[in-house]
Amino acid sequence: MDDFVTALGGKSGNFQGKFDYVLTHSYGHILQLKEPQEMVSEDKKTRYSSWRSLKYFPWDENDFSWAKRIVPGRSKTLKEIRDAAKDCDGIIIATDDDPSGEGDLLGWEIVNAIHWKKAVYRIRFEDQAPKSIIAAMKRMVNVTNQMEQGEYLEALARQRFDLLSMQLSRIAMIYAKKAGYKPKTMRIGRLKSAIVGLIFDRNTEIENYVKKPYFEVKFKDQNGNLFSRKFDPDKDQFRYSVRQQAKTDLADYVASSIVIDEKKLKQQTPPPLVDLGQIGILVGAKGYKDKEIIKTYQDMYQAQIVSYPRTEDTQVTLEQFNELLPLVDQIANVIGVDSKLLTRRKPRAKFITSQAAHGANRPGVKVPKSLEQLEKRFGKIGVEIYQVVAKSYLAMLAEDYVYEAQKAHLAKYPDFRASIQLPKAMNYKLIFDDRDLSEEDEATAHEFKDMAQPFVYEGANPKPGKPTKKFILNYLKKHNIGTGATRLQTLAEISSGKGSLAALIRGGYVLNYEGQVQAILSKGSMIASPKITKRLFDGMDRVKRKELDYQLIPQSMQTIVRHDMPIFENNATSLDKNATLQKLASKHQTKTINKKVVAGEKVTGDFNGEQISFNQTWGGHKFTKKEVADLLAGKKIRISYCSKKGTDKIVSGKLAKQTYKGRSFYGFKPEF
DNA sequence: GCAAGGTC
Repeated sequence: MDDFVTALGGKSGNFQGKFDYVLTHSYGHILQLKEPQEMVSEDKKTRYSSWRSLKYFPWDENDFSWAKRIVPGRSKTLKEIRDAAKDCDGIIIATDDDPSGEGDLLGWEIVNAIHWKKAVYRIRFEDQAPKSIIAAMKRMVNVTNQMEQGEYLEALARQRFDLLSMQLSRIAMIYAKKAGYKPKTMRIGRLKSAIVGLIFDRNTEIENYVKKPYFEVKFKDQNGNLFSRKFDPDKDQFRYSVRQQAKTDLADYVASSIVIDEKKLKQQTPPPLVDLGQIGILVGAKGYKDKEIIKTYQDMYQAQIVSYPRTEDTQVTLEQFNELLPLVDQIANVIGVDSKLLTRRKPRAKFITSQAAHGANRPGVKVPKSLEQLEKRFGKIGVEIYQVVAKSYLAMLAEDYVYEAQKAHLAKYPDFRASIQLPKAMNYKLIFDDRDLSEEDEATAHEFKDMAQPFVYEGANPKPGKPTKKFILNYLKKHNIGTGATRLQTLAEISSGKGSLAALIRGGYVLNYEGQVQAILSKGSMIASPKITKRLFDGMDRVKRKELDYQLIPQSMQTIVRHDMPIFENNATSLDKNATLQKLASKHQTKTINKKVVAGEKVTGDFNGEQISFNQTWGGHKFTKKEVADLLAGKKIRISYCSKKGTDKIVSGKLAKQTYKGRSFYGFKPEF
């Protein structure tokens, strides 16, 4: 709103002699759809609250009133808008120009919630520069009839489509239970299922990987540069599965001199500015959790230390570029980058766009005094975030990375070739090294030597890589699922807290019991396919252009559900056959049993002069009255219990004060 | 119990 105050000349006033205005703001969604069972008539409540019977699916979208409720904590904002609009003749919904129509949706949600009956107008600004805001004001259109406004309808269609996808979680739960599995919950949706499916596929590939070593003659110079022949499995026969065969081959080769064929100087421009997903990758690599990163970035944005987090832009406008230009030396100084490297201070086409609402993630207009000051306010994680964002931005102002590409072959055996890249001038790479963002490792390069020696090289079919954060975010980016921010957000949601489906273990995501069950059930379904988002977006685009009735999009969820139900049903027969799930299932069962024990009956009594209570059951064994008395007396007792592996065992132990997750309690302490 | 979208 501050940008509007600046552009229009005050919080209220007159716009170019045309009309009086008063400014007020909103943020995010002020309203959200009610729960399914709250949006249907009384007689249908059973159907739409059920998690039990398949007969209730697919849902009929015509049964829904699509009523909304205020998001907890947002009623104050709604009241402020209602009060500000009281004496006005019209409301102008003003947001950036987002192709998904989300701004129209959240604007209309408010307008409808305050029962506004007068005119509604719409403006979309390209960026927050005063002249862009004025230009947007001049393009104002009357949109009073909301059901005629394509952008509103496409977003409404998306919202209803996504809500209806909820039913697939219930369907999956029913099939899981039928097959004898008891996940706490299922979380199936086009975003979460795409991620879960990707993790599942990668980990399955890793489990099924069988290393197949191969052996062939290669050459190596003293710098370790490898010379090898191009291998075509259909034609060539120099690659063997047995070392001895390659050794026999080796006898035919002697050392050879190296002939350099080509030396070419090449350049590489700095990489595009980082998005929030990439910030998540780089800061996450230092050991910080996605949720912390998102939260801290948001806090830093509000303090104007960094720009808007949830941007879809990968470039900046000329205005945004010029706004930061006078600050770059100061920024460089704070993060310890040599200002002398920042020699490209004129905008370069690669990084500049004529249209960007918020502009790519970059440092904000408030430059912190020092990293120490930044750490005081936002912690070490804030320092890491700022460094990544600032370095990515400053790299853009540095010269291209220059390297020499060399190609060579062996004088005696011209089929053996090698190519290397020799760095000549690091330039932007001295500020920001983008290697950390790519999947492949770049080998360090050394000059070719004069001679190369033959040897038996051992290779193998490549092992699939773990599903890392980098891998998942890059995949989602490639399929255009979510923005940098929502991708990171969803990944964070999937891997932590209540309802989590996976955990990040040693750099790779591993599905938990719930995640594994839902991945198996939804394998090959439409909802889990990354294509579903593409299809949804295409449909939304047609709604916006008035080529498609918006109601057909929510309706299409019926087709998806009809298509996916038999797939879930068939997949349920694979649950018992999945070895990983079987392992997780036995752990899950033990956990559930242990939980019940913890929540079980307590006994109380005097222990060392203190009135205490402790669990009467341990490891499935319920202490007898005598055992309880002995324990309270501090005596050692022997009991038979059920181990975590499910076998019966004997253990002795005493009553003792213990701690669990930082909380002390009294209970039976076994002596293993 | 279930989605995905948004965040002065």
